[in-house]
Amino acid sequence: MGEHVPPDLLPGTLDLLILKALAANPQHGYGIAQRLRTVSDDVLQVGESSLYPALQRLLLKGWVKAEWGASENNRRARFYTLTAAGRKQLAVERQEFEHLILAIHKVLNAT
Amino acid sequence: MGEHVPPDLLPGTLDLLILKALAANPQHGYGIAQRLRTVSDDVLQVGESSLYPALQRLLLKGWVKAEWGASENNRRARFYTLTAAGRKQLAVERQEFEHLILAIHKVLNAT
DNA sequence: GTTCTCCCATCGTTTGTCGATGGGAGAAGA
DNA sequence: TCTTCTCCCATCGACAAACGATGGGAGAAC
Repeated sequence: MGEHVPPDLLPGTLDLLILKALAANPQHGYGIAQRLRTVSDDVLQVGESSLYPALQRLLLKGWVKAEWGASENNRRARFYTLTAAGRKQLAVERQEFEHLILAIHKVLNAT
Repeated sequence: MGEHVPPDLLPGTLDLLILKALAANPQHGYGIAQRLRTVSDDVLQVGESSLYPALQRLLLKGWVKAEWGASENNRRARFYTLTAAGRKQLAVERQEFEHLILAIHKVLNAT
């Protein structure tokens, strides 16, 4: 009955994670996924079918911009860069995230 | 365009919050919502249209059971109680949650 | 020259949250 | 008494996000 599948991701945090992954330097989609995975020690597993729609959202909102280029391996790749608005948004979402986490912890640690 | 609406809740955490709210003592739906709200200092605002479907889920999974009774104010109310399986599930979800939060923080604090 | 890894992307499904809505029933105030 | 308020139940339809499956192009490696 209770086939319990540990989640690959906390829903609602993907945009934040992507924005943060791009904060240091521009990257292509595949690179973002890998970075999130390695930095989180294999905990956060972002599938491509979650990643690309998310990138579209961010593009639409103007938080990232994209340009075609060549990856380190000389392959055709689309590089995403954080815009100024994106940088601001990153700060906002980070703040909101911590705010919620704090609230959740208050519940979890209540007697 | 970018109407940013701060979330009332971190999606995917509601079940955990409810289980925890019931851990101390059985409660009716309205009471759960209030408790979450007050304990979180008004940050977590659980609407009834999120709460009741969630309670149905938990019932179906056998993590809570429900019985009709009377509230403190002498009103007809449905009291939800954590089952043994529910208690176990609470521990599991809590663990998974912290695991994910740790991973997210690794990303957020990466250079 | 076949296979592998890199890198793109979409479609359809499922799940979760939320706004709106509706109602019953005791309590409180007019 | 009558109305309004608070408590407490619940559902429906809309919407958004995440995911599994799928498909493909193009260098690199074997």
